[in-house]
Amino acid sequence: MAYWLFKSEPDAWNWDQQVAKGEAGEEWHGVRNYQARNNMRVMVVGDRGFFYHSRQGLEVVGIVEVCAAAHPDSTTDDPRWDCVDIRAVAPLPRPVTLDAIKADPRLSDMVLVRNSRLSVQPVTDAQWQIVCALGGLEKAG
DNA sequence: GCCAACGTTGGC
DNA sequence: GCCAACGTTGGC
Repeated sequence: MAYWLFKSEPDAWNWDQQVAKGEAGEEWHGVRNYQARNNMRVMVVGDRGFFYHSRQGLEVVGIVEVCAAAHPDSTTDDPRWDCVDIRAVAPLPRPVTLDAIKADPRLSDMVLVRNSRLSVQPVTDAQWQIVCALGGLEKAG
């Protein structure tokens, strides 16, 4: 299983809205960046991801799961853009702030730190475990 | 709200 | 295919 990180400005789409979508989940539409799209194209159902609030919040707030593989983005007719569906799995007992991530030397290679502009990013197994632990999740995943 | 970093576009 | 101009993102 692979791990990812999904960024959203909470003004536009936030964790509570994601939770409200329940088991069915919701399209992660609106991505118009090739790198982010390519990341979604290689996701498989069951992959897990962090849900991160950018601009406001600046913290990882929850765990999501990919519940549909990449398909055309319903919000555009442009065939270049695909997206997956994700559903909320669980909130982090303690949200992990960007400050905390930056302060942890083990996380210095996270894409979130290295390339803050990429909206859908890969997360390594090690990074996943560390952020889950910081967030108060005993068993990751 | 500012602006640095990054990605994309388009003229050449 | 280069690169200047432009638009967007997101931390601050």
